[in-house]
Amino acid sequence: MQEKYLPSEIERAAQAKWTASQAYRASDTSERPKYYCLSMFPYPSGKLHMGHVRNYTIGDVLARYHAMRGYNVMQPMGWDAFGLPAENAAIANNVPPAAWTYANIDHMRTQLQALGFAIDWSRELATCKPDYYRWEQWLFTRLFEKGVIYKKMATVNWDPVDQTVLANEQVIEGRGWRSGAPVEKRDIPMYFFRITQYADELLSGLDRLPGWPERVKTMQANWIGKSVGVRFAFRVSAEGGTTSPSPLAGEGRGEGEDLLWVFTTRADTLMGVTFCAVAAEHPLAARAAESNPELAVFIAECKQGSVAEADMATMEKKGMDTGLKVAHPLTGEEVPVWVGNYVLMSYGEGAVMAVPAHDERDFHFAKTYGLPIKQVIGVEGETFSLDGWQEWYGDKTRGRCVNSGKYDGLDYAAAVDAIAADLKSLKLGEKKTQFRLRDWGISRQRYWGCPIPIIHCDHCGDVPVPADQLPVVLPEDVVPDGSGNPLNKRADFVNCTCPKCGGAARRETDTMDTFVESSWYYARYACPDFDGGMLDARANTWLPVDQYIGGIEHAILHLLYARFFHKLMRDEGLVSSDEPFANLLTQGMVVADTYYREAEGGKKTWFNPADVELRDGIAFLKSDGQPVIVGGTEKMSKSKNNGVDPQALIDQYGADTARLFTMFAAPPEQSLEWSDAGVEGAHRFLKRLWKAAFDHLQVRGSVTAYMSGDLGNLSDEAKALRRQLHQTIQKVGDDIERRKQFNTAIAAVMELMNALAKLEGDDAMTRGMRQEALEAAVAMLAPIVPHIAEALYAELRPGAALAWPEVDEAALVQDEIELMLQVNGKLRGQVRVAATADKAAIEDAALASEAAQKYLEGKPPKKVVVVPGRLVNIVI
RNA sequence: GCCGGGAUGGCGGAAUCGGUAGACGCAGCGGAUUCAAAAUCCGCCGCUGGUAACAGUGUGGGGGUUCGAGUCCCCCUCCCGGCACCA
Repeated sequence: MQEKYLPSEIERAAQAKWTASQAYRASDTSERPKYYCLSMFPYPSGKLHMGHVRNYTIGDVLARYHAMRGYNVMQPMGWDAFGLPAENAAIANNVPPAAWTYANIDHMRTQLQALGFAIDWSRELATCKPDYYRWEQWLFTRLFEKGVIYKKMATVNWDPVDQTVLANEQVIEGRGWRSGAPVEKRDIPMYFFRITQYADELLSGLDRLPGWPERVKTMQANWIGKSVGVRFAFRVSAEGGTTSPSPLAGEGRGEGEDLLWVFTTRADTLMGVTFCAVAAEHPLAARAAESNPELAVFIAECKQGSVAEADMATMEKKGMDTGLKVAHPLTGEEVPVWVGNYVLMSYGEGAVMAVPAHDERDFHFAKTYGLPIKQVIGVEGETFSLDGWQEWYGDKTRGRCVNSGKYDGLDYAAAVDAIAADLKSLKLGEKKTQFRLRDWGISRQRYWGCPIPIIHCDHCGDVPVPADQLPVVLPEDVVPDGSGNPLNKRADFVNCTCPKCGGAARRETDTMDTFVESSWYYARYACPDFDGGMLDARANTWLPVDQYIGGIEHAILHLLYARFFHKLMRDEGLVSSDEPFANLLTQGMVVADTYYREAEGGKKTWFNPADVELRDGIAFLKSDGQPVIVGGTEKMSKSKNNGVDPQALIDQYGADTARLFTMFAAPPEQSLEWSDAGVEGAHRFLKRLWKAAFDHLQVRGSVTAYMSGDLGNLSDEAKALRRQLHQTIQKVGDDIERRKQFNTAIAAVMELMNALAKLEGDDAMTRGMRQEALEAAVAMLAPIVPHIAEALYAELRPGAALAWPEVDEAALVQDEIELMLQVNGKLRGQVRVAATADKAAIEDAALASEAAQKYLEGKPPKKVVVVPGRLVNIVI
């Protein structure tokens, strides 16, 4: 055995061995129980960052642990290969996105292999390849025909200078990232997935996911946002005596010109309505603006700025009176209609009733614009005042109706019921379940994505591309220049014939949201080579995924879309399960400091932490020695350029050290602030482990008592160590399998190794004991540091396969245990009692102890609390 | 703004069901080894007072429940993630 720990050598050897034996090839036909362990696939941005290392090491630990426990494990890997960064790189470097992407994939694959992950590379896929997206296009055409996909107008960010649609990320403080021009909202036609049709199932399904973190389920439930309320209408005061069509016959907003529909969860406050507010895009607003130039200007102002909801919600609430009046549905009273920049056209009806007395936002709006405020809810002992908002105004659990005529005295539920019933009898409204969730718009005006398989024909309309003409292949030699969609300039792509009538037609040039590809890749891994359809029977062999691992930032969108897609595939008969991921581990973010410089016009250039050095608390760019601005600690990302390259770590210390450190530095669900310190310690531990095995093996020949079962002659010290060994085996298994807390598993093995180093003696029994402990320690570490474990196990047990150690219950037995002794809840000493002692015996022993006597001073205790196995608390 | 999460020594973190706060590691300090350094090994290490034994204090801030609170409840501050076109 080599005396020195040489990571590069043993890692190369171990990886060569695994590759040669196809050690991580998953069997589609095994009798053993399956364990499908999946980590979120990476976007091929260039090189791996620490977030990847963390994510894939967590997955690898679980995959390898389960393999050691006898499971047929599948751990696949692929590439989320379409996306905006490839187009940005193309603009910056004049390289086709395809070439850039494929080069990145090759480099990152090499990096993943150098980290020694137990990946079944035979299942590798890339979403930008036609043999993958072909089936996405096929499903699209199926769903389009079923009506699950439909077309409607939607609002996007428009850069008037670059003449292009901008992603929210490309809008910086209301301006286009490249042009710096103020961004406008623009309505364009888009294709939508009818995800709202599945809203109820997506919500109720959360209750059947015990293996998901509560926080993720809560976030999804809130996102779906089911609320029961009342949808009702105000009559728009007639300006020519038009009559209303049957108000409940239609659906959607603004049917007819004479009804203003709104939705509310607070129908109990309906008597307190003092105005209505509509979105700037609402038809009523447009109508009022025709004869009101000032209003038209205001509406145009509202169309400035980004469409991001976070921007909408944080901007100053502004409004303007339209001059229009509507009639209160119950009192007939005249109510003014305002345009509010805070009313979202995309949510509900694009219009809201305003009750300033009992809604905080309405309250402030009414105060700003001098609108009336009418109290209609009262709480006993509280006084309503117009001076300022108080929490109880909006509390529906405590209030009763006041100033509300016949509804006075009713509580929330009774008032909602009574008012809904009255609206219904007036045919002006009824109870309705509403979701916050909106349909999923998937059209993107971008080149580097999956083409939407639709052909536009002047005669036949939007025609889905027939299955035998799929895939619609994206040309890979295009270099975008940042303006418009380059596919529009490709006549060879655009011009086609209509599949229905055979006439000249135009191909759709929008591509799909990249979330579509990532919504079903987990299923395709079961059968990546199947060319007869989207999925074959192997999908049901492997699904659902037993363990899914990925960043917490995906808690809502990606995970909700993937759940939705699974149900779409189920309803197409492609999979038989209801949910894609049985267990979910959301790893915390790897965060790092950010550094930037700001050009005139607010454009920021971000610098990588590796290129920055700190002197006297000021950050300087290494290349030019000039200062940069410190931007705070944020998620490692391409856009903030604060990713730390793990390659240097691997080159210097080896993959095992990189893996050990990332698992040891923090528990997986917590965010991990990157720092170089600490890596050294992980490496030192591996060196000590190597040396301990080496020293032991120098005298291997004399190990006779090894696992003989006859442990009677062990010294007390050795017995205690053996107890610790088996406690450690128990703990590490529990930490990995149940708690998924790898940092404490590693700490426990470190403690064991520290104790083992102190164990004296070279007799046969002690050496046997040491052999047992070393084998177990190496095996327990194998999922985390597989290369060194492979090498050491081969020395400790030549020819044997790595096996997870079994707990010897007999080793865990203790005769005496130590309890802590508290006096008035403060630790004052210890008590030793027999492990079998009952409560009375423990109490007697505690009271008799020196420490207790000292504090009791001969007086009897007030109370004695005994927690067997833990403590005695004497209350004086 | 809304939804979700977090805050524990100089630092990363541990304390799994309300029961010894600070495991394990990093940094630091002292020592051994060495011509010297690196590496390695041994010891110390929350804060205050004390030579020490020990005492007090301490888990972002304020209040509460309990024999006992880092852990449960209420209020507050700050930080992070998501907010539908970043992935």
